[in-house]
Amino acid sequence: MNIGDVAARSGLPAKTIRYYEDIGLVRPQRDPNGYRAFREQDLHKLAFLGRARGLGFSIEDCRNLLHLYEDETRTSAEVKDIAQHHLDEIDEKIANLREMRDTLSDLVRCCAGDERPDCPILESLGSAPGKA
Amino acid sequence: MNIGDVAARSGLPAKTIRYYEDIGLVRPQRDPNGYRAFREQDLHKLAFLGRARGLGFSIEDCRNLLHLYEDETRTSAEVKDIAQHHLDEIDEKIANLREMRDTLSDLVRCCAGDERPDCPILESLGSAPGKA
DNA sequence: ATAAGGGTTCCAGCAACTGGAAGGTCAAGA
DNA sequence: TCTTGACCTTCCAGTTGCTGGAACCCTTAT
Repeated sequence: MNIGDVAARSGLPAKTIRYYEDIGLVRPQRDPNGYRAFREQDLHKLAFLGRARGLGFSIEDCRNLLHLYEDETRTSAEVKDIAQHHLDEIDEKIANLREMRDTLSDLVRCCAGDERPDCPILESLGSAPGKA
Repeated sequence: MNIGDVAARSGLPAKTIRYYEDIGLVRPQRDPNGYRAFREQDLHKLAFLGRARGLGFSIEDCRNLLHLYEDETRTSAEVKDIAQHHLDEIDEKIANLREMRDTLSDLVRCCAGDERPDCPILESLGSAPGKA
């Protein structure tokens, strides 16, 4: 399989696949003409990576998860640990975003959005964090 | 005011303030010795930027908001537009993260997290996206 | 005189790609 | 046979918003 096929079948852009090879996540063989030659297992790995990235795991997490995936002697505790950690981070991000959104939507709601210059959004940004 | 004072009073790291000057968000004067000399209005601008960044606005949004802040002929509609746009993006991010979290927390919940190798998390990453 | 604690510049690096340039390879059509 | 087009290759630069570090200057106190 050439990179184009793998891209189509994995859903990952060819650029990304090359990048993943660059950082050592996959090691496709090479045809005599220099083209990358992917086997089914490479494709499988890439699909794994695509799904892990889709869940927001960092590349380093992905690398570790992949190692565990291929390590018969892994323990599910190791995997769960990574996942739980990531889950906590996601929760934190959500909490942050929610706070931003709450503040921001208040401001947006209070702003007339007309042709006049008065604007509670700018007023809020312009002065001390008076909560509202 | 030297940069250290402004950092303390604005809550922004000195590095960040230099960076903001670099990209043209503030233009402090200079003392004869080369030190940046901030006036109250520079501090005010930086505090504005800090708050806008704290609400997640991009640097470019911040730049535009700052222009509007200083433009007496602005309309609140322009401001609201930027803010609403940003709000939409935040909502989208939250939705994405929530979906990740839901999937991930299901997987984490199903994983024994013990010394055995069987792991629903890896199984899920390893095969087609069978929803659960 | 010197040491501490400011300040300055510039360069590199982070994450995770993405875009583009310059060029090699291959299969098919005129 | 030549050429066209769609592939593929590498390498370099840019993205976002800083952050760390090196190497150096300025000021004040001891």
